[in-house]
Amino acid sequence: MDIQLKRGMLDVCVLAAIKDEDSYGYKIIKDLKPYVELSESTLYTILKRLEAASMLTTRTAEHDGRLRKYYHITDAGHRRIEEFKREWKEVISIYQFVIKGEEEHA
Amino acid sequence: MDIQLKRGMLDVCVLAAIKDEDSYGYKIIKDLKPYVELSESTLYTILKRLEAASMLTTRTAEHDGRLRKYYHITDAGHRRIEEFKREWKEVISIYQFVIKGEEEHA
DNA sequence: CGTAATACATCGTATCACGAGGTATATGTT
DNA sequence: AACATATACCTCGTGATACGATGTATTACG
Repeated sequence: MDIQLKRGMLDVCVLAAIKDEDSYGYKIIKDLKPYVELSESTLYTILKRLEAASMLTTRTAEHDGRLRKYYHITDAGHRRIEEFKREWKEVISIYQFVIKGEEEHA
Repeated sequence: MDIQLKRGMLDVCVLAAIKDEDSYGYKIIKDLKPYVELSESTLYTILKRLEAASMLTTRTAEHDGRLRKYYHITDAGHRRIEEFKREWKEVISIYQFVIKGEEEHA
């Protein structure tokens, strides 16, 4: 899938991945895999960005002798998802414009 | 609207704007305005990129004493739009993931 | 004993949208 | 005549950002 098309959805995808339950890097990647493929370097960049924007908080906990960094969504994070849903209406209208007059001879 | 969310749609929007009829920079911006706002610097960057990718060809013609540069979509350009339509299915599945479990308490 | 899986992180690069700035003509407006 | 606005083109620098490459360390499997 085109990289550019994913942009703008990735941040919200990560937020959605921790929406119902705190999660950690490795698990987020696996959970998102069926929908979007993203590399570790991309994920950690995004997580840092979201933390800086106060959309999530972090907590480190031990699991099987290894340290795991858990990410917890904030109210601002939830609001970001809501905002995305509002913006989606515009996205759809752009899509409609692009495919306008295409269906007939498809 | 979020800049990132527009990315990946802009190229295809410009192609869609010249899909049925050759057009020129100034007109493309005005035609797209109801759907996406994009600056001249952005448009000309995109047009250059699309020309380099052989998705459109150019032709300069005089109109009212002023020169206009007309853009004409190629077969590759049409195929790009078709590809976008296929990719859209993935976009929708990502969207579904993000809003999953949100409708109930909305 | 090596390889994969788990789990974290950083750095450099390439792509790209956009604001700021520049050029030039035609059409109002005062 | 002077000035503003609309039309029409273009370039350069900057900031945002996705990702490959790379590095560290532990656990599990064969």
